[in-house]
This record gives sequence, structure tokens and C-alpha cells, in this order.
Amino acid sequence: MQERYEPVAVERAAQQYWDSHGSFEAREDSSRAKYYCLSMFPYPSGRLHMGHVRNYTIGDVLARFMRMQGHNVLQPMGWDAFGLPAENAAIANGVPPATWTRDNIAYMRQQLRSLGFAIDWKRELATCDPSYYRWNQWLFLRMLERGIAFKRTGIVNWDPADQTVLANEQVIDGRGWRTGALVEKREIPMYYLRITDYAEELLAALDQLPGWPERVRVMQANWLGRSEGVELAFPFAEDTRALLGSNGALKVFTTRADTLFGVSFVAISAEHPLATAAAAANGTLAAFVEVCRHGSTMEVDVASAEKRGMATGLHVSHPLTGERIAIWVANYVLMAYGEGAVMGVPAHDERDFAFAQRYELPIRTVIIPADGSRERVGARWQAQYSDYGVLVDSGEYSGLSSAAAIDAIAAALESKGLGRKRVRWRLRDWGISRQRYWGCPIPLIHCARCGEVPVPDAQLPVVLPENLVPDGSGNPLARLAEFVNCSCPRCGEPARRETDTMDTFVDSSWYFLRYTCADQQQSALDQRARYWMPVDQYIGGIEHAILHLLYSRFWTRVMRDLALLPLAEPFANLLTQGMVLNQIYFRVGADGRRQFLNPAEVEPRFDADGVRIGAVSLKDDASVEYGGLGTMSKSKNNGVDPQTLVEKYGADTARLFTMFAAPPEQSLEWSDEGVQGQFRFLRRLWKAVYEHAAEDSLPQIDLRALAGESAPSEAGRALRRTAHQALAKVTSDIGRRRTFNTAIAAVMELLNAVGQYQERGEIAHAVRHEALELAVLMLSPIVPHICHSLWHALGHATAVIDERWPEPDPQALAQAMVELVVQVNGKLRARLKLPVGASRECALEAALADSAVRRFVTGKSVLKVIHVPDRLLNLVV
RNA sequence: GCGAAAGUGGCGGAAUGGUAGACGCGCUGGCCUUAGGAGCCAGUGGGGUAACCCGUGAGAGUUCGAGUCUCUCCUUUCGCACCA
Repeated sequence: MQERYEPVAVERAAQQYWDSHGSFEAREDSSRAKYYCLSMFPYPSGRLHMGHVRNYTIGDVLARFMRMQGHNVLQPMGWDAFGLPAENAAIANGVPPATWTRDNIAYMRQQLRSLGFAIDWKRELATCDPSYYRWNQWLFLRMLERGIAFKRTGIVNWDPADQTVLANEQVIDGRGWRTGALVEKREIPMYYLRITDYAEELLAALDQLPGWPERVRVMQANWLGRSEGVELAFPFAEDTRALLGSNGALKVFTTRADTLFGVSFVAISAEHPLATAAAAANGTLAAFVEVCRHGSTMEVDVASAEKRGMATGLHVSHPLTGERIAIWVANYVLMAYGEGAVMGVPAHDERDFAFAQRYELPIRTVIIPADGSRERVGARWQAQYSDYGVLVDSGEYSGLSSAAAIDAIAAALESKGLGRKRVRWRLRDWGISRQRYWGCPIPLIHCARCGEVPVPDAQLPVVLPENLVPDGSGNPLARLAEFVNCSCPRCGEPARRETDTMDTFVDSSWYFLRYTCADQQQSALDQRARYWMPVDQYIGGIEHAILHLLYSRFWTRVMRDLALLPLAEPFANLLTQGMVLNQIYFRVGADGRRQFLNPAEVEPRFDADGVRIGAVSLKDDASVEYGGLGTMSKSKNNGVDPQTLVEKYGADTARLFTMFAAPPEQSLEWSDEGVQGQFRFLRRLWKAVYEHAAEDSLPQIDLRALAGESAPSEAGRALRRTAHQALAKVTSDIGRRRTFNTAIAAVMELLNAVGQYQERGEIAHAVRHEALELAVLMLSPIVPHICHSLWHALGHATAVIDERWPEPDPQALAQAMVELVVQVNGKLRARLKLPVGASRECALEAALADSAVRRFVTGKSVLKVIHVPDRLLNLVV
């Protein structure tokens, strides 16, 4: 046993033990309760960041804790290895994405190993391996057969200079990230998955996910966005019919059919076919549509842009009154949602109101609050009331409530063949085509004669060539003749291979299933999936609360419908960890841009109140501005490298700090001083065990058997109580509440109590020994390396990883006296020591005997007494 | 803009509707010395000599009792469909 705590040696020894014993290899064993503990797999960006460390430490603590509780634990790891950053690196360095990605995986795997995570590395997978993505392709073909996958057009960002499709991330202020060219919207053919067919089920099942955070379920429900409303048709006006050569109508959907008499215009998206038709004969309108075409495809930009529009010159008739209504093109109408058209009711919709004010369109109030709280102002009603109420100025419907009016108006429309009640979803079908190289090829062949032909299963996988280097303009796959040119599987004639690849969300929608049988070459899944699924605990960033989790729930249902596994919900319990934040420091350079300094390169400065006001660079002693807290990111240069941390303090300190600094669902603020504090704690723990073990070896005594005269002293009993209370708290905090920070705090208190316990002798030694053993066992899921070593130091030949989680000794927890809080009118006035289980009368008598209590009670009458046994007594006077 | 969450000492945070500030950081004072990236002891929300009073972003409400529940507002963070 070393006197000094040397994390490097301690951690190497523990990791070697686990490796050589295959401690974390999971085997299917139907006789034992399984526990599948899954952390979201990382994108192999190059190095781990603190978010990974936090994520995987949470998972590791739970995996190790459940293992000690006797479960058969699976904790796998893999790589979300396709994606844009590899192409960006290729553009920057000329290295093929495959090489860059695999180098990163090798490095990050070593980093994960150095952190001591209890991972079964035999199940490792990378989504860029053909052995994985061939099953993406196989599953896609099954979806195509069933009509779940289908083709239609979609709108993408187009960089006209590079002649390439851009991701939203690559569009900066409406311009291409590399070229600076104004980005355009372009309509191209794409493949979609019919996730909307599952919308009803995805929504209904949210109620059966008690292990998911409420906020995630609410966010998903809002994303699915079920709304009941009326789909109605505004027939084209006579002149418009003539102009378009059509007898059709403009379809819109509304949840507020009760406001139908307030319609003063109809707005369509710039991408709507009617807009295109009208623009063909109208130069000004064409110019406006063109401006809209240069806007962003992102919802946030559309929704927060200034409301702009232009009349098309086309008109429709009101479906009930026949009134002539103008069709406008408006930039706030999304083509992708609903019909790409909305009815404009300025008086009862904020966006319509802003639009109508700008273009001086009529604002007609047709709903007033049921309580009459709004009144006419002069000749007009007060503008803008969006709630439900009572109808006015609505013909025969005036006087009806909103709810009754919706029913009546829907019925009237239906009888005229101009509308019906409908359920509409905000959710859109999932477009999976990407015009990019580094992804899973879509297994289709385009034949001049046969059309679109699926690649036969026997020819899967369609292997992605790995030697290409993208240059930022277009997809290099499309230029690779040996990939593109093929023969049609149906007729044998020369044909062209599809060069679009799949959205990387496809890869991550079922990797957790594949871990259960990653070596299976004959099928996507085998019976092992039934043993391990569902995932018992999933841990990952809150930023995935909607898309990834929804796609995984959808994909699992599709696999269920393909009879691949009998399961709809993949994740029984979900823990969404918070972000990792750090200070931001910067200087404004000569060019006006901010140059960010890493917090490690500066020394912070505080004002007299201890508030952070700035910093001084350690390099040049010049001052640096403080930019507040922000998530760790490259662009703000405020990341902390886990590697440096592990080298300096060891993996255990890194793990301990990330678990102690905040509860897992909250954001975590980085603090170098805090890290040092956790290192100090481990050193103190080490020293306490070391000093204890150095005592003459005293006989082992079973404390649970001691009673009467041979029982420990009062101080000894107090320490035992502290130890077993800590055990009860840690068990609940890790196992039930997932508040690792308070669990660690309880062990810290225990160690403080051990330090203050001064007694000597055989029994005292045994009491101290028990306390230290419990501390080591309780900490072992969190700081496994040091505990591995300390367990041996406490005289055990076994490894702590194979120990069972202990149970508190009820005898040690028992107390004779408790503190009772006495309040008068809810204010604390006294604390009394009373025997456990003291009655209400007894407590009241003791309270009234207390001088402080008497001061507030005498001269007044006690109206009410609230007694919470063994806790509180409140006198209302 | 829409959806979700969070606001508590100098800082991170703790409190099944029942003692506000556990635990840690920082700071102050002291001790020790095998001078270490040490260790140990004491103190540390504000006001007041004290008894006590005031304090959980702001305002209202429910309750014997509210940091916790309800409503309104403010601020910050996350997501918004091609970043993963």
C-alpha cells in the first residue's frame, strides 16, 4: 500500500484487472434479471469532450451500481460514424472521411478506456462499417415494399456557386458558408419515411412511458402536434377560374372555423403552385416570389422574419358568404405544413394581425370574450383577441360559443361539399435523402426501361467507396463512374446507381438493437435482441429530446411491424443530461471580431463583491473581457480537454467532479477549483484508509452481533448510524433519484465523521473499519479505480467490482431521541429533544414548557395544533 | 415566432408542502511542518450589543405553514425537422 495517492498507478492496475478478467463482457443468461444500460453513442469528432465524460460517467455509475445489485448488465459502446464533419475535415485537409473517421475512433476508444468505463468492447460497432449499414439498406428496402418509404419532392438549400446542397448549418445569414453566395431554395426528388402513419400511436404511447422525463414527453407531444380542426375549400372566384383554366378551390386547414366570418384574405406560401402560376403573368409578384426563394428553409427564420407579402391578383369566394377574397403570398406560410395555405383572420390571430396592419387589410372582429370584458371602442372592436369566446357579426352563427360554432360551421361546410372536420398533425414525413458522400448509400438503381429498381437483397450491402475526398462542390459519389454505372437487376441493361445517402438519424435509430447481436451476419437481429431489449436506462443529451428519440421510437415500431422483435418502445427509462458550461473570455481584435481565449489561459478578476468582471491573460498579462457562461464549444474556445484532466488528476477525479458538481439533468458549470476539491477528497479518503490499515491488525468483530455491555460507545454508535444512514441515502440517491451529487455529499459527511471519531481499541477499530468499507463500496460505482485499490487495502482478496451492494443495518439506524421542531404561526421557535414516537400531548407539553415558545404563546390562545410525529409541532395562536 | 426548462449566499449546489443554505469551492483567522499542486482546527446569507428581524428573479394567490403548488411578468438556456 502506497502512502501517497498516485492515480496513474492505481488506475492502470484496476483497468488491467478488469481487462484480464473480462469483467464487463455481457452474456445472455435467462436465469438472471438483465439490465441494459445505454449511453448515446458519440460522433467520432476527434477527441472526447466533457459532455461525453459526463454522459458516460452517469451510465457507468448506473451500470456498476446495478451490477452490484445483482443484475446481468450490458453496457455497450459504438460510433455514430457517418456525417458532415468528416466531409468538412476532408475539404480542409484532403484526407478521405473514412481515414479521418477511423483514426478518430481509434483515439477516442483509448480515451474511453482510460476513463475506466465498464463497457463490453466485444459488441462495439461503427455505423460506417458495411456490416452495420447493410442492414440500414435491407430495412429501407422492406419499408419501400410496404410503402413506408416513398419518393416525392422536397425543398433544400442550394448554393448556386458551388452547385451543391447545403445543410442548414452551412447556411450563414442566408449565404453559403464557403462561397458566400446567396442560398436558394430548390425542389428535388427525395425519399421519405411515412412517420406520420405512426403519429397517433407515437402520441398515445407517450402516456405509457413513466420512466421518461415529463418535459421530454411534452416536447414530443407538441412536436407531433395533433390538432383537430376543419379542412375547408375556398372556391376560386370567377375571373380566377378563367385565368387559371380551373374550377378548383384553395384548400386550407384551420383549428378556428369559428372565426370564418372574420376572414379578410387568404395567404399562401411562395412555393405554392398558385403562387407560381400567378407569378408567371405578373413581374412584380415573380420578383417577390424570387426574394422569398432566397430565404432560409429553417422554421425559426420563417417564423421570426418580418411579415411580408404581396397580392397575387387571384381571388377566391368565401365558402359561406360568397364574398370575394384576395389571395396573398406571405412569407410566414410554410409550404411543408398543411396545405401551404392559411385563411387570414387578423382580428383573432397575431400573425395575421401583423400582416393586415402592414398591408392595411380589413380587421373584422367576430369573436368576443364570453364574459363581455371587451367592448366596442368607437365604431370598432378592440383588435386582436385570440382566445375562444362568443361569435358576433357572423350571420346565423352569431351568439354561438366558439365550440358550438365550430361544429355548426363544419356541418354547414360539409353539406355544401366545401369542408369537413379533420385531425391534422404538425409532424411531417421524414426526408432521409442526403446529397452527400459520407453516409449510407440508398440501395436503388435507376433504369431507363424499368424505372426505379431496388437492389436485390443478395447484392447487399451497396458498399460506399472509401477513398474519395469531397471538395465541397457536389457529391463525389455522383462523379465516380465505377459506382454510378451498373446494370439493372431486372432487365440487365446499363443503369445508374442512386448516389444519395441516408440521413445519419437513420443510423442512430436502431444501433441500440444491433448491440445485442453485433456479430450476427445473417440478419439484422436475432433472438438476443429479445433478451436484452428494451433498454432499461438510456442516457444522453437533452438536445436529442425530440428528433433522435422520436425517430428511434418510430423505427422500433417499423421493426415490430416487420416481425423482427415484439416491442414498440425501445427505451424504458430516459435520463436527459444537462449541458456542460464554462466561462467565456475574449478580446476584440483590430478587425472588430472577437478572439476567444481558453479559460485555462487566463486568470479571472473579481470586483469587491466577488463578482467576476474580467481576467488577465497568463501569456501577456493584458486584460481580457468576460463573456459570461456558455456551453463548451470550439467556436468560443472554452472547452476543457478530458485528456489533460485525466493526466493531471486521474480518471476518478474527472468522474467524481462531473457527478458531484450538479445533478445530472441540470447544466454543469466547469470549475478548476472544484476539480481540485474532488481530488483532495480522494486523497483524504486514501489517507484515511491507509492510516486505518496501518494499525496493528486487530481481530474482526461482527458489529451486528454486539449488544448490551459489549456494544460500541455512544460515539461509536453515532458513527455507525452516520454510516448506515449514508448507505440508505446513497442507495436511494443512485438507485431511485439519480442524484449522484447528494450521494457523494453523504459519503463526504461520513468521511468527515470518521475523521472526527477519536476512539481507539478493538471495537472502535471495528466501527471505523465498517464505516470505511461502506464508504469504499458506496463510492465504487463512481470512482471505481481507487476503490478497487482501497478494497484490497482493507484486507479483501476479492475485487470490489464483484461485491454485492450492502444493506443498511436497521439496528444501527435505530435512534432513541429525535429533534422536534416547534413553530408558532409557522415560525421556528424551538427545537426539542424528545423520545422517538412521542405523542401529540407529550410534544405539546414539552413545547409549552419551553421558554422561547412561551414568549410567543402567553397571553394568546392556541387555536390549532399541527403535529407531524417526530418532526414538527406548529401552534397557531 | 412556437415548444420546453431553469432562476436559492461571493460561486456550484442542498432542502417527500414542515429547521432555507447539507456537501463542495472560494474567502478570513489560527495551528503544524518531512515546504506539499500539503494537512489540521475555527468562522463565513444580510441587519442588530442582544432579544430578534429580513431573506430563495418580481408581483399576486392557495395553505396552520410555500424555495417547493397556482396565475401574471422578467431574465437565461435548450429544440425547431439537412449539425449530431
